[in-house]
Amino acid sequence: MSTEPLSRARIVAAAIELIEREGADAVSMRRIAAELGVGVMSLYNHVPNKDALLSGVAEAVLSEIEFTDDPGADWTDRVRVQARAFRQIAHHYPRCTMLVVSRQVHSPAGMLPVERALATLRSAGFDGADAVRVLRVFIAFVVGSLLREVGVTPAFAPPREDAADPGVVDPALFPEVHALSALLDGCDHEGDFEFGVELMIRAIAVHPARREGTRTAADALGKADVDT
Amino acid sequence: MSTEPLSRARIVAAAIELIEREGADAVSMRRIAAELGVGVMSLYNHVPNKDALLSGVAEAVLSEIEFTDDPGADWTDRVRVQARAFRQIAHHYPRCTMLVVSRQVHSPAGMLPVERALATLRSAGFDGADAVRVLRVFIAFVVGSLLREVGVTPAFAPPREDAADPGVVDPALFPEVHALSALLDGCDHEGDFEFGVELMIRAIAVHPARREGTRTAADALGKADVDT
DNA sequence: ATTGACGTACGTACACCGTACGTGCAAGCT
DNA sequence: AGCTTGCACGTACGGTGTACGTACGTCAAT
Repeated sequence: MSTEPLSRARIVAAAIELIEREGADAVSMRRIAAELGVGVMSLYNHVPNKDALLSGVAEAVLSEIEFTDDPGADWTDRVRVQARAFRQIAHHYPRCTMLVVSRQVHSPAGMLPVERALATLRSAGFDGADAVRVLRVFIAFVVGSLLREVGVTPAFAPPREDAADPGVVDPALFPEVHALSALLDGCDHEGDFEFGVELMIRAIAVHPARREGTRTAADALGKADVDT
Repeated sequence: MSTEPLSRARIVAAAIELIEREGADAVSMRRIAAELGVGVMSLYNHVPNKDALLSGVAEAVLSEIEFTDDPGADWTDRVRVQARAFRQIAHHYPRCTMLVVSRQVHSPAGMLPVERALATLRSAGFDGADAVRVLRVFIAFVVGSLLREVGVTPAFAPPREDAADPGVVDPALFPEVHALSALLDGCDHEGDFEFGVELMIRAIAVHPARREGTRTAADALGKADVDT
């Protein structure tokens, strides 16, 4: 068949495809080798070990983010675009997403998003230190959201009627949970994410450390309101 | 030695201790059995399988959150307290935290925090639907923060002078990252978390869907400012 | 043209994993 | 007494990551 010379890229690609097809638990060196029609140990000529392979997967997925950053656009729109770009790859590689967020990435692939985000926050009026902190909060939100979104979706198939709902909550002990159980069970991930992004944008907009603002006295309010 | 009758609780406790001592990768049924001075298969009399054991670990850790919710306090303080309660257990069981956040918990242990949080958000002036959405955003932030905090701390020991910093970033390609590299490398987790909590609180405070506000015209501002 | 070094593919082997299955023992009930 | 039940345990099977040795290209220097 394909006498293609077997490269790290091919191995990583096979791993990604395997993960998306059968889940992260299905990944094993033997499985990937079989997928490529190749001996197990041949993989080790291109990849030092399994962990490095998975890092390669994370990096490859991350590097597929499409950043069409327009420095001239309103900073709120830039934030929206960048947040959605992250979510888009999570949708394209749902089973790989957990892998990406579980391992911190120290590579150029993970750096470009950071660069773009920092530039956006600077344009929103933050100085360096605050831009970094705001960025970290935003990343935390995005990562947490995606993790929930993919974590709740391990098996697309069943309507999930397992031992969760039968234990209908005791209204006396958990009145709020009981009253809102319909909302808590439902999952409009798209809507939840957009809601969160708008909330974060608003939080950034009213942050007291911003220099030039929406000039709606938001920063003045923030200053007066927030001081401990 | 201890002729203690071996129970699910003892097994879970041993697993937690093992994880904290040697990391999550060290957990194996054989290892835990050895730790307890017991045959491997004896464990299966109390735990159906390894995955259930890990769920037990997650639930046990989660149930140790200390919630001293004061319904009379200012809602902002209640939010602060609850957020810190989460972070506190993450500090007490750093290596278990990844496990807790990676698996969605459907158990009473995970429900009490939700109940408290919803009550707090209701007291902050949100109706049911918005309370749920705001809560999800907040949880996403907390989970993302803790994940970063523990993910960046797999091995406490080395000062981490691996292949990350030597590849000093190209100032031309990544000007912002280069300029702020000192800030990006440092990690004041405590400060970052508190910064994020305050940012989230401010975001909640100015949210247009709140009924009664801090009466600082924050909601009025929010309404005027945010409408697309 | 011969030799040697080198990189790649591969098979074998080892230690470890989760767990299905069968066996024996001790306690409690009839 | 007999019987049942439940727990501790050993063995065994199929799977895992990967260290190590081997065989076979290709290319450089002789």
